[in-house]
Amino acid sequence: MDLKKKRVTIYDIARALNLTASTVSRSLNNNSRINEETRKLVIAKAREMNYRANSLASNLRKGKSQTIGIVVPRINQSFFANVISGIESITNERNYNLIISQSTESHKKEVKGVNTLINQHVDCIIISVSAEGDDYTHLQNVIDHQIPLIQFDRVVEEIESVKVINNNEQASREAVEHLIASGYKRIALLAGPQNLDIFRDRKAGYIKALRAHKMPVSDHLIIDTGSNNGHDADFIRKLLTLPEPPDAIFASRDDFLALGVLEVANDLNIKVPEQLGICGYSNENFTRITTPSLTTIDQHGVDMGKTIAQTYFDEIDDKNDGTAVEIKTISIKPELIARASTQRR
Amino acid sequence: MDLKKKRVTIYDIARALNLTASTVSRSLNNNSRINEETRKLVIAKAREMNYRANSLASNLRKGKSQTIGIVVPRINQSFFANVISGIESITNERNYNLIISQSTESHKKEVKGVNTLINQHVDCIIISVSAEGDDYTHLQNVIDHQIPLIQFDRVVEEIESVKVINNNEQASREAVEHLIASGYKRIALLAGPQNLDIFRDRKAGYIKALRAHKMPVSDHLIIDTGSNNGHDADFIRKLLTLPEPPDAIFASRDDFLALGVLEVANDLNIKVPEQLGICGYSNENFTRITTPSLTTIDQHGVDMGKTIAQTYFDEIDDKNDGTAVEIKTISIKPELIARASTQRR
DNA sequence: TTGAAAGCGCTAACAA
DNA sequence: TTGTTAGCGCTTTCAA
Repeated sequence: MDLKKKRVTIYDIARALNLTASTVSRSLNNNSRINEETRKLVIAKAREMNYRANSLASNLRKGKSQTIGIVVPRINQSFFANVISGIESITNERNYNLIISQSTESHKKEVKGVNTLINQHVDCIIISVSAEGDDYTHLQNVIDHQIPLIQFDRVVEEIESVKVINNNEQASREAVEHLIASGYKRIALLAGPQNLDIFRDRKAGYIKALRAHKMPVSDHLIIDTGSNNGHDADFIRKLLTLPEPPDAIFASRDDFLALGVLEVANDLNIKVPEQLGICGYSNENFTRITTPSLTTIDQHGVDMGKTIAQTYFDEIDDKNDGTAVEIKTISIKPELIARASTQRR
Repeated sequence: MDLKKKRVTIYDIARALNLTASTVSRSLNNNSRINEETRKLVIAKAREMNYRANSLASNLRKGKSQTIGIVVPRINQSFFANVISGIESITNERNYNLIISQSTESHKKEVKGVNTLINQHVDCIIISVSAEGDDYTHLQNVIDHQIPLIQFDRVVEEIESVKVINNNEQASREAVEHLIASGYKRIALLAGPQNLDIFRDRKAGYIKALRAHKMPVSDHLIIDTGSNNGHDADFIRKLLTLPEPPDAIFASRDDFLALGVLEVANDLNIKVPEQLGICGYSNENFTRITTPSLTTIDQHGVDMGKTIAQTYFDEIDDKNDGTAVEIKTISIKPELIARASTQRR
């Protein structure tokens, strides 16, 4: 039948009502310079004709896309998914769209993703960089194209942009101090990949906490775990069967590692929290319902996302006073969630 | 300084090289009707001038956006995040963009999201509907606008579109038969919200498995759990302290519920899997590392996403032979992951 | 309050 | 192989 039916445009509506496209456009966009009667007429007709605006055309004309681009290492990592979810909740209110791409930790894909977003004329680019790579000209490129750039979590220090980060060092320090306050004396650290700032910061917090309490920092209690390779159990077991094993483990990489520790402890008949305290990182959903429940740190991903989006909107709302874009760093305070796995009686 | 610097267009490049915009366009788009020398020249100049194509303009002109829209209930639910990740891995290869929105289970937001995508002239809309709502004119609207629609997981039967689903009934049946084969006799079902097809199907599979093995279906062993409200522990405890408690529990809603069962069982000193078998649903990451590890069902979210995207591309690749769009239903077979929590010796 | 007209940046027929 | 020209659908200035 009408397989070739073209989409209805404002010209079609104008023709049907004996008006011009400008009038239709004004009516549809709540322009003030329009007769209320006319507006009603147009809106009714538009609905009747099943009209759908063409944002491509209007964005082209207006020179902006009402779209924000996001690049993250992995969409399906709960922290990033939470951040995206937070961003979305704010952008949705403002009728902004989100274009999302993931680098899967590949620098090449990240560069490609960023370039696509520039081509799409997005109004802002939000990024958390991949673990791989040390060339950041693609980020500089964003700035050169006058597109607001917001980095979060994994940020590149030397690129001048708004940065929204967790205070990893402080959170880590608080976690270790909590362990100390619970009476643990030999606290081991399972540190994440040290090429990323966030994990270096967590390690620094651990060391600062120990130093502040005049406790020794023993190298053999600090394990560089690398990324999750599914064989965490091995070094955990080794650690727990040392002649002088730790009485607490801070799995600063993530909660999955903490759950692994809990498992090995169960296996070795080590009582948690009595003989061993365990603290994870990220407040994954499951930490709430393990036995014992796991102490962890909530990064407030959703809040972080909301903050990121809000920062962008504040900025464009401010632009009216001609203020220059402020290059600030916003720190979201992660929260220690103290649960049973560290509550020694 | 040059705060008002306009973006470089193909006209700027043309002017710099004493060519026309068409020639530049052809060079940049690997058109065959172009001199190889000219192409090199143009590409070099484009790089030098830091040219970025304007996809808005080219999409408007071409009448397609190289963009696929996705609407899911929640971006940060692992299954959906996985599906999106799978879709992204395919669309990325093809240089398609993804616009993602979440309904947060609100019908109103879902409708708005879909309409925005129509306005954006996306080439395809992929959706998993929210739990709320029973009016699907917005989906019909997509079809009316000749935009390919693909539904997945939570699909609306009466809307004619490609559907990609899990065979929940079969997976559920296999899980229960696995429990039966392991020697469990009184198998309880924790059923999810029954207003959604997927959970009804899982219940049906449970009943079919029992019937097929001539085992009684007892109403008091079937608990309608509703959505996760954080108070799962109560009815689990009630169930496990019945005069005649079940010797296996199929937490067909999700793995979090299964983990909850494991916790309560530990609490009551009920041995898993010896006295109680537990099976969850979704193969969340943590199920692998609990003690004992949890038997569950993998929905293959990433694969599902890949299949969805591939289906779309197959369709448009086929369009050349003028074949009509095929309204098919593709079933992704979920996989039973049998682990320690159901391995009775 | 409405209309006429130009143009956002690009592509693609058609012409040369 | 390159150029000319029109137009995708919309917004917006200027004029009426």
